[in-house]
Amino acid sequence: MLTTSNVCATAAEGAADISTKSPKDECSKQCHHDYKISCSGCRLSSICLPIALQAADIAKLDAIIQRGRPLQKGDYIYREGDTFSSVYAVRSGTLKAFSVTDSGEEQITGFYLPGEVFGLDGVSKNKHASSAVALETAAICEIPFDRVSELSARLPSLQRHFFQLMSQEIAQDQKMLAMLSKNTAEQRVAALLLSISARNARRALSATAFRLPMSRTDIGNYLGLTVETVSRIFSRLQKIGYISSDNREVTLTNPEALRDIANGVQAAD
Amino acid sequence: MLTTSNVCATAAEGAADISTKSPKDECSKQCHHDYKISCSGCRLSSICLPIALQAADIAKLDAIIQRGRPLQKGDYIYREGDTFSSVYAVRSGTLKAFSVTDSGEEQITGFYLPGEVFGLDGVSKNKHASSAVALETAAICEIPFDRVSELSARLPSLQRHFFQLMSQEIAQDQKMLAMLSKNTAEQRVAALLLSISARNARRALSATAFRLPMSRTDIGNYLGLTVETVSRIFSRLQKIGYISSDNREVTLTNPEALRDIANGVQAAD
DNA sequence: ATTGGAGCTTGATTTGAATCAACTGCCGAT
DNA sequence: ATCGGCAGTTGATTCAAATCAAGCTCCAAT
Repeated sequence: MLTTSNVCATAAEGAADISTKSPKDECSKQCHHDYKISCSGCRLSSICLPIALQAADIAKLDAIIQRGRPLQKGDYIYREGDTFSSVYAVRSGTLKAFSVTDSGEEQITGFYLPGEVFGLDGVSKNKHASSAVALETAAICEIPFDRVSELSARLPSLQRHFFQLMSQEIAQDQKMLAMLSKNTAEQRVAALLLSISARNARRALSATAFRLPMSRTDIGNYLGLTVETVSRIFSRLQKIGYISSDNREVTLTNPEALRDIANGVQAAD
Repeated sequence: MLTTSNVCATAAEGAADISTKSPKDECSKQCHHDYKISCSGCRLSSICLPIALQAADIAKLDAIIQRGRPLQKGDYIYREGDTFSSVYAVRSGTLKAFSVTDSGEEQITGFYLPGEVFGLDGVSKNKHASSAVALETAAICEIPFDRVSELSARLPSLQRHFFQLMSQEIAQDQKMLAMLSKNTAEQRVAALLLSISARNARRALSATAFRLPMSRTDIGNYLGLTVETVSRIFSRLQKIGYISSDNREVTLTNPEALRDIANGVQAAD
């Protein structure tokens, strides 16, 4: 469970930004002065840190992690081919990772939400295999990989955690492979909506009403579909009453049915 | 470069099994009595071990690795959901890993050739996320993960190697994602042929003539295509003279052109 | 020797999503 | 205030691959 011991986090969560319907830049307005908050005070630590880590060990990790200033929409964290030196954790906002195929098209390989770790694909060749950009105002923690490697050798639970993070990414990508190779456009869109819903829930945000951080184009690219198809499916899902969507604001009015669609139990009309 | 210091390996490579056109069960007939060969004597070590490891350290790793008896075609190494305890390296033969989708269909997530390591997707949940079966007679090395984790803490280059193996798998899966989402059936098949070719070359086998270890059905499943489509593409590539194929025996008669197809520079007819 | 089946191929037809095209709303720059 | 353009929607048409169907070949079991 998540204990919101941090004042700033609680404020951002509760009062939020009244100008938008769903929480967007968590901890931005009220506390961007506070972006250097430590791991032990971060309410996302339960997602991005190993649970087993002792307070003293967290302090060691804390000393390694670099917290940068907030990123603007469109800012690159790294580019494909850049020398790899760090992995990153999302503190607020959303990022996308993508690579450019031989034929020059962009292929999005993942969206990263607060608490999630990205950049792990760069370890193998010591070069980033993809680029990462902020989809909106965002803040990240930079984790120099050499330093965590060192520290990992002394902290088994940290080593384990990084093995797990990587393995998780593998398992996730393989699920995605199955989706791209077997599922219809409708199943893919439904699955993405549910994935974002679940990841929001993990951060104690609404699982049924949220603002999509990415464009239809990005969704299509990620799911191997064209914008038009994505748009049509949003319309269709709305028409049959499974979702209600106004641009990027989405409400899952019938998550169960959506789940059925994602699993191929049912098709929309 | 690869130094064939091992008598057995050299024999298997040179004389081979005269009953088949291309090398199949490397090191099987002549030396299956020898399947307990150590890492230091294994000619695949340059692929599956970190180069930087000292002789003394290799011995330590050697002591951990368990070498089982040869597997028969169809034998499972582990099943989806099994408790995870080890990762595996392929010694000879080929394996496929696959998971079953929510709708009950099999999705192949990878083929593993000699020297390659598989089973890494099980680390995150401590359960295997996929099943692994032998596609032909095969031998594998079992690497108990807890033990290498421990050893990794003391041998930085070993830790690094495992981080790299995992990262490599991530990068690979992401390339596959891009392929499934952007490439035509023709490009996918061409890419698979080239991938197998390259992996053969790495083991000092022919890059242009080889026996495919998997069925057309498996190829289709892996590439997100039907058998019929795969078959048609093999026929087409043969007709235009880029490959010559007799069932699973394949010769890449024009690898350059195949590369062009895979990269979308050219299409077959 | 015959049967049966798995693996593969080829052809005809269908179909889901891509492509092409047109239009709207909206925001930011001039 | 107007223009330009990006993001999104909707409709008409096309197309690549799936599906359906019918063969074949090879091997293993009877």
